[in-house]
Amino acid sequence: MTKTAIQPGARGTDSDNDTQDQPDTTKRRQILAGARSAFRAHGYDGASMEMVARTAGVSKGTLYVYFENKAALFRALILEERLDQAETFLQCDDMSGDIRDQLVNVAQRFLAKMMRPERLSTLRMVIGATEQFPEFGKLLYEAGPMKGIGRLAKVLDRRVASGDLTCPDTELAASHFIDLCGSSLLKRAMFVPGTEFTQAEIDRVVSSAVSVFLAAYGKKA
Amino acid sequence: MTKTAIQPGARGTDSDNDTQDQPDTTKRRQILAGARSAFRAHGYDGASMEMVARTAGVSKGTLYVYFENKAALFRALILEERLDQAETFLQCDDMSGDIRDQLVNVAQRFLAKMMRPERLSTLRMVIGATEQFPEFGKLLYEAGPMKGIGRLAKVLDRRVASGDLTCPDTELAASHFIDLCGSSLLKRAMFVPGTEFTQAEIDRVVSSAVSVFLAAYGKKA
Amino acid sequence: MTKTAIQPGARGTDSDNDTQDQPDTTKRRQILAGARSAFRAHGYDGASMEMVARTAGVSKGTLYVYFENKAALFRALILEERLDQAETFLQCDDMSGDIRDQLVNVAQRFLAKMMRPERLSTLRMVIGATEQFPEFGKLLYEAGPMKGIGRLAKVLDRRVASGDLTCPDTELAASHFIDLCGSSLLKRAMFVPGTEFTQAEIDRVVSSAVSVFLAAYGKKA
Amino acid sequence: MTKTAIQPGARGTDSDNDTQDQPDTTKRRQILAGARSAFRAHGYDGASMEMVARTAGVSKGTLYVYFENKAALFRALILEERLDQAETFLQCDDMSGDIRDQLVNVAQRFLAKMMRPERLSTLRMVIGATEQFPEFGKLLYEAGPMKGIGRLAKVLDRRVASGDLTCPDTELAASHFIDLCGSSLLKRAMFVPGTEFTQAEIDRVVSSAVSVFLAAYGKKA
DNA sequence: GATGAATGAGGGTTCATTCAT
DNA sequence: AATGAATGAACCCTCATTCAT
Repeated sequence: MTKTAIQPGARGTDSDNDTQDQPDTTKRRQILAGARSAFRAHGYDGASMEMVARTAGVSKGTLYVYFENKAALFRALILEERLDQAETFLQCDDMSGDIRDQLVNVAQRFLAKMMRPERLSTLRMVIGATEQFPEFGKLLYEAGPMKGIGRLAKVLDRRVASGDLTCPDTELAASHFIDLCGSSLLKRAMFVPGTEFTQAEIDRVVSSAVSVFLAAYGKKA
Repeated sequence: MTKTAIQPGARGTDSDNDTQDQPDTTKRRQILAGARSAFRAHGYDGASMEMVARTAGVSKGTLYVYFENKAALFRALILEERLDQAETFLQCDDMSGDIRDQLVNVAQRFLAKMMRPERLSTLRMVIGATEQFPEFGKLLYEAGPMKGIGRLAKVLDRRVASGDLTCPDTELAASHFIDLCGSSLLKRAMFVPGTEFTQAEIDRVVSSAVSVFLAAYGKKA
Repeated sequence: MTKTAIQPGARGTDSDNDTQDQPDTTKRRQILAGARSAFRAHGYDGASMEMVARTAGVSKGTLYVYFENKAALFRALILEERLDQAETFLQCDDMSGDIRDQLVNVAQRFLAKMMRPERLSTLRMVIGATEQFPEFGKLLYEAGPMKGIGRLAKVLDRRVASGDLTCPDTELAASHFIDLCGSSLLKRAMFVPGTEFTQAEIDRVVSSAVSVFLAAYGKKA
Repeated sequence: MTKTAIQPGARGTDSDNDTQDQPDTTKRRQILAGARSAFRAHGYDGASMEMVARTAGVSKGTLYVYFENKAALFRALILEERLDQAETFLQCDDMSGDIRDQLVNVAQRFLAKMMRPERLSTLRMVIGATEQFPEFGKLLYEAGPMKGIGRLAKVLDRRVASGDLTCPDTELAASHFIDLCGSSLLKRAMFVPGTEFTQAEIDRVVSSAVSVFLAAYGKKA
């Protein structure tokens, strides 16, 4: 009750850290890094605070200086992951030039990000904890897939406007594109950790995905 | 040599269940039901053996009469789920008649199964435990998606042979179809438990999925 | 309270078992044999009733048909061991002829019995349980060492009477003899299980023990 | 790599205890004291960690801060007992003056140590656990009886050199002396806890033991 | 009489958390 | 701010014992 776990070292926007000599976000980051590693590897319930502390290289007590409890630490980690997702999920800002090339480009970047073991681990971690922390799954879904779909939809909108695509619902089309890209790869990668795909396999999948997408939504010759 | 948790009352043959090879006792089923419920709700690490026992309506000690330890109980549960997956994932035995109608039919049945909360919980449970029990993720992947893709691919093969489809790689096409069906629904359902979709939404997604699929692989007029 | 664990199959003196077709002492013996093995190997607390049952080749429930509980089973075992001790500890009935030869003879037989691994295990088992079951240690002490000393004392009495020995207290002298026999062997054997002694070592110890004994108590030339 | 139960507050040097090489903390000692009491009273298997904790006046969890597990705690206790044994078992440094007086002196001190209830309990505890922890029995045997015999043998060597004794094998003679001292007392004390002997009894036993010893090994008049 | 299924108390151990330093 | 010692609740599992068959 008394304890409130006030974060040491003011944080918030980095801008006002200028005048502080050691804003000690360092330790907080360190802890989050340890937590990320531990939670990814063992899940929320499977990872112990001691593991987190050891991985982070701090004492167990220190964890509670920065985070009120295990759940709060997990939440902070999820919020970080959310930022990462929001930034990296389906970047497709500059869509111009030949549409097929551009789609292939987007797909390749998307899969490269998506298939990284850490990203997959994070997804497993969140999905595994979703029943206990429903908010976190939603958070990540909205920052990741949902945001990505939105971004791609806007791009598709422009292509529709320019006549490159014919598409009644660009949001759904965007969703189709993303799922076609991951088709035959993502499910396996999620369920079978350690699965590796060759670039050739990925190229084939990307190429097919784009072909299907364009067959459905492309300008009819 | 040591303790092996031999199933009590394990009978070699049970005259009236030809197709079933494992001699499940009533109590064993009861325990597995409790375990299913507990593990789905809290994950492998999050569920305690006492919760399982209470949910199953047996004493804690009884669990260990039927299963060597927690992991063995989980494994038994996964093996059951695998059977269920194998049976129900993408049933599409009788593909004849108009292809669009048939695809819609398959898609509807697939989504109906897939979107059931218990199925989603199971998937989350397995994905959450995959880092600790990699074999189980693989097991379910192969019994579920992989087997489903194979089944659908065979059906598509026939449609290709009959000229209804043009398709260089029916396995990949099957994968495409499945992912198109789940597009915009499944990810959200996985990440946001409790999400409900109206039949209208589902119909729209199915219709779009089939359209995209046929645009890509259907007989060119 | 209700349960009284009446031994099945009347027992008592074997004489009245003649008329019974299957006096079922068989199973009781079987259980005791299992218990002996299990308790020797792991001690009273270290051995579980399941181990006993498995070793005995009966079901756990059967143990409770013949013995009220674990302690009662242990007690029955101790009573058996007591009989064995009483019979075999320091047999020296026929002491005649050359005294040195006779003492060597007794000593050899004593050590042969004493150094057998099972006898040592039994002693460890009882000593280990003595703090919890003080009566049992006393029981075995009286049936073993104490009885042996008494037996030997009587023999020494005769030798004193015949002038072969000079001995103010034959009980103490008997005790001395026994301890001299075991000297340098028995303590080690008790503390270091698996210790093996060669016959040569034993011969030397016996010879020395007898020499010391006779130097102290023998007829002064 | 894994948990190692590093002693908290373990200090490399503690300025005011030169002779002590292990950095026992207060709490560690406290726990060991509790363990000693509990294990002595109930044996290794018979004593629970909760009993140990309660006896030591610490929480159960604290035990595991100082010792990796029950066996490690027991081992630490045995190592302590070993030190005690090594120090106190048959002290006989200054053997000079009349040999009979000296032997009586040594014998009295030996028995006084040996017959103390705690010492007897410790021996029972170790003997009871020897089948499970063979190393510990050996450890104590070597630090106690074996070392004592060695010490006494050296003293006897000097007496042989000075012509006070005639003795072909001083090690064996030392063993004889020790066993004669305990004769009629030690076995009973081991098997019957709570046995008390009067000083008169002890005096008589000691006197006899020395007499027998000198009759065998003393200078022949 | 003999069994094995079933139990709940208790065993050893880990854990999230607190607190004095 | 950072620690590590300390805790007690809870966890997984075992056990002596009971009871229906």
